Amino acid sequence: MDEGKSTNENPIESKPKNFIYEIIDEDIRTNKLGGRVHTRFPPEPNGYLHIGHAKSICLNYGIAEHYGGKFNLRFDDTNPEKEEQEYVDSIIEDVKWLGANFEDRILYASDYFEQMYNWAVELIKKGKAYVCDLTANEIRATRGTLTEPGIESPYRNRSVEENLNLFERMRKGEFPNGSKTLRAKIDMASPNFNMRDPIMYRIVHAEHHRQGDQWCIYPTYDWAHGLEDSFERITHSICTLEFENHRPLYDWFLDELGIYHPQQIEFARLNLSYTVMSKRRLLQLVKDSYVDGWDDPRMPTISGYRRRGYTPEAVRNFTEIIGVAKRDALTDISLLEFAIREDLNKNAQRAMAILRPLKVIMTNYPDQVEELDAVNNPENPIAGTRKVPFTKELYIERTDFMENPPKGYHRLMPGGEVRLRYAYIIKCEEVIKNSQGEVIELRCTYDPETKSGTGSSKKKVKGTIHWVSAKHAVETEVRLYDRLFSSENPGAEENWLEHINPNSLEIIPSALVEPFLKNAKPGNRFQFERHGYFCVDTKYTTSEKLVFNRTVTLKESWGKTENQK
RNA sequence: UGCCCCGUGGUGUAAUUGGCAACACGUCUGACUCUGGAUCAGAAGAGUUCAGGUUCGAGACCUGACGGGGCAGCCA
Repeated sequence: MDEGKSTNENPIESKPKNFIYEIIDEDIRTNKLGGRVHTRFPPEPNGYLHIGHAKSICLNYGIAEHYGGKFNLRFDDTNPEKEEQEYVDSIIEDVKWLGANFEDRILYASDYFEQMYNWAVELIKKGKAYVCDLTANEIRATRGTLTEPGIESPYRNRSVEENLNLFERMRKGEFPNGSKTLRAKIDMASPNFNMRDPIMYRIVHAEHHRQGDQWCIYPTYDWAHGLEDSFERITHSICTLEFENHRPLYDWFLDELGIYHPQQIEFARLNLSYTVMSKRRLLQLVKDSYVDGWDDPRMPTISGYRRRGYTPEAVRNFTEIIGVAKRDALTDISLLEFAIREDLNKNAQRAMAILRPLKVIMTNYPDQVEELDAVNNPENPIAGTRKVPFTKELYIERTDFMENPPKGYHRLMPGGEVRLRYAYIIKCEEVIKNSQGEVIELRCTYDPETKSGTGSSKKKVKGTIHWVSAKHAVETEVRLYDRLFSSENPGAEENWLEHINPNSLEIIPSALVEPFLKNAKPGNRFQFERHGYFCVDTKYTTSEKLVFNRTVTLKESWGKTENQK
């Protein structure tokens, strides 16, 4: 991942990027963890990764890279009922795409099950864990409330021998789901709920996506997570705020076991305006078909953004821009849009595309095809130029003509002039309407003295519009995306699903694009001039028809000022 | 109601660890422009939730209030 301009060569001398870097700087200075830095990204394979995960990945990998340390990808696969191989595969793909380098370290918590089991036995032997026969309801009922302590389980004081025996039989599969748990013996009166004899193992007779039916007891997250980090000798276990209250429990386990102790640091998860960011909700959008899969371009998933045309560079840069802190915040989507525009402006090939065509006939133009030169990317001269065919019959954008334009409109109008990009200045001489009174065609004249690039034009016009030659244009499908939700913070609404934006997808079945685009390949990105950035869809594009996804619009200042008038 | 965390322009983050608020996005001007884009120049916008306290000096430290978030899954 490229390190931005803000960071110096010497990691220890450079100014810390955020409070986590400060902590690590200090740890290195005091040699607290042997001066090592080893981070990890520990997703549960129960859904696709979203932009919030990207923040975590970039943070963790960025730290490893910055300090010359290592970065692990580790699946926290401790719940067979929710996890699937499909999710594992997608996560690996997404992390790689983002550019976080875990080398050969794709690790799985489930590979440590035997070790965890042994550690649990150790705790039982120390008298620090016991098998409890209470049902889920009974456990809930005896946990206490915010102000009252819990009640100790009647099974809390079983002998070590009995616990050992029972725990072994749990593993052997002698008991049905939910009939017994292994609990840590800590403190039912602790003000911290996590310390009220938390559950370490539950009985789940389910097939695990990697372990098959090897196990019928599964470690809970609270028991497993700190052990995983310890086992991998992670130095800094970076996680989100909601695990802050769990830290004392992880510390307790590690200390009772007397094993290597990573340092946990919590940061605020990303919330993005006009979208939801919980896997539970994203899953519902997918399962109930509000969207077309996890990689629907309207989804805030990494695969969704990828399909929409975002680049890994832009996503990384976005995570850099938003920073890292401990206060929860709602990040404005405009920061993400800035990141992708900045990238694509520099790198995207330009093209002309007509989304809503209006026919224009140049009455004084000969029956010929002229090959005009067009710049591929004004931000990058090396990108060169291309030829665009120009004929007397063209299509322009419907919105680039107005019969009765408001003040300040400087595109085409009756009797008005406008420049056709890379071509000539034309004048609208006649407006043709159908029987409904709708404008269906314009008759224009062109001024041969105004050809682009010749410097021969004495005329100046306010507007330049794009166009496409009628007989050369390629018909394609274009998909315009808008925000998926109309509420700024849908997750906070009473019924979040009611705030889905009904117009989040508009399909234009036959847009007309420049001929060179017919060779575009899925994933290729372009700027359609004056519209925005688009990429060739990887899912619906066929050899017959290209489908373009709009990644993001161009900034538009005309509409804004218009609204203020 | 108990415990934990947090509170800086519209948004996201900074502030050399106590020296009197900076950057980015957004917004608004103006210049330039064959993309109403980009670029360039500039502007507005917070006195740091509030009240006390410590100090020559507080956004930073202390106390209390207020506000926001998290925690009562055999989810993670």
